[in-house]
Amino acid sequence: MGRPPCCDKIGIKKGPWTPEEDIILVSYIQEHGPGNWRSVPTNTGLMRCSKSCRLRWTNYLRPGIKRGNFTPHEEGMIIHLQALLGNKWAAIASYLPQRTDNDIKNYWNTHLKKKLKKFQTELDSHNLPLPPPNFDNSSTNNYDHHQFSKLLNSPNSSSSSSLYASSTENISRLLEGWMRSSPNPSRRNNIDHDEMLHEAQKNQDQDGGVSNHDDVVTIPNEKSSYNINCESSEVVTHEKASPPPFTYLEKWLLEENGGQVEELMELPMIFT
DNA sequence: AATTCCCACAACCGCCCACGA
DNA sequence: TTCGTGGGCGGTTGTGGGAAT
Repeated sequence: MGRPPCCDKIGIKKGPWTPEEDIILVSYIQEHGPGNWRSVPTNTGLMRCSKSCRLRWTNYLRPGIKRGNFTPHEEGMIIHLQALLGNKWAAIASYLPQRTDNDIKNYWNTHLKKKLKKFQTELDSHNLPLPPPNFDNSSTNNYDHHQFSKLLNSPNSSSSSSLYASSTENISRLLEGWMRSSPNPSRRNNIDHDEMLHEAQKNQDQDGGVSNHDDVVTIPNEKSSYNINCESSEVVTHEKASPPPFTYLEKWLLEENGGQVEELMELPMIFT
């Protein structure tokens, strides 16, 4: 009855993975594809729990993972999505396919949380409200964009640059060719974006958040994009034949930064 | 130069849900 | 229908490296 245990605890190795273990794992997945993690330790001889193998693959060895500094754009996305969705790191990561949920979670906990706290203090001292996560032009009449931008541009950015040059990246690079022919490696979970956003919107309304009466939230997906009418809760799905319209977040970020895409890329860290 | 402190991040832990026997 | 497992996810911890003293 049932299945045998995923892994017995005796003899299971813990701690950092060695390059040798990485190579064994990658070679195995290259041959058999990701999945059926229970069989991985058995078939590879790795003294690791199946969960550990899966985690190692999804967080570090999987090709297409971008490492190192988060761009201001990514930062903005994370901050906004966190405000919208809460600590749903997997959901947030689905909007940043090159980043893992673990990466985003760590970045949030080590950088953004502090920045937000510091920034809130700054705002308090200037008697400025935090911009609502889903604000638009019509809802921010009392919001001083100019003063806010000045705060954002304070030149004491302390964002750390973590250079990742371990063997795992090299292994991932080796696999890139293979993954190009594989179906959708970066999307490891099926996030129901429209349901998620509906829920988030509902929660914000309940919390007395700013509503977007005329707003249509555009949620990008792999093959289609969703337009969500926040007022009617109507969801319209579009096939992605042409480049998608600006997402709500992009719109928000562009508005915040004077609508200049180029400037966006050179944006100072939002919360310093 | 040695020691302590702090920070960033990789990895583990525990819970939950879906699914199969 | 029940129970056990696999896999997913969020929270937390351990550890190594750099900064500060």
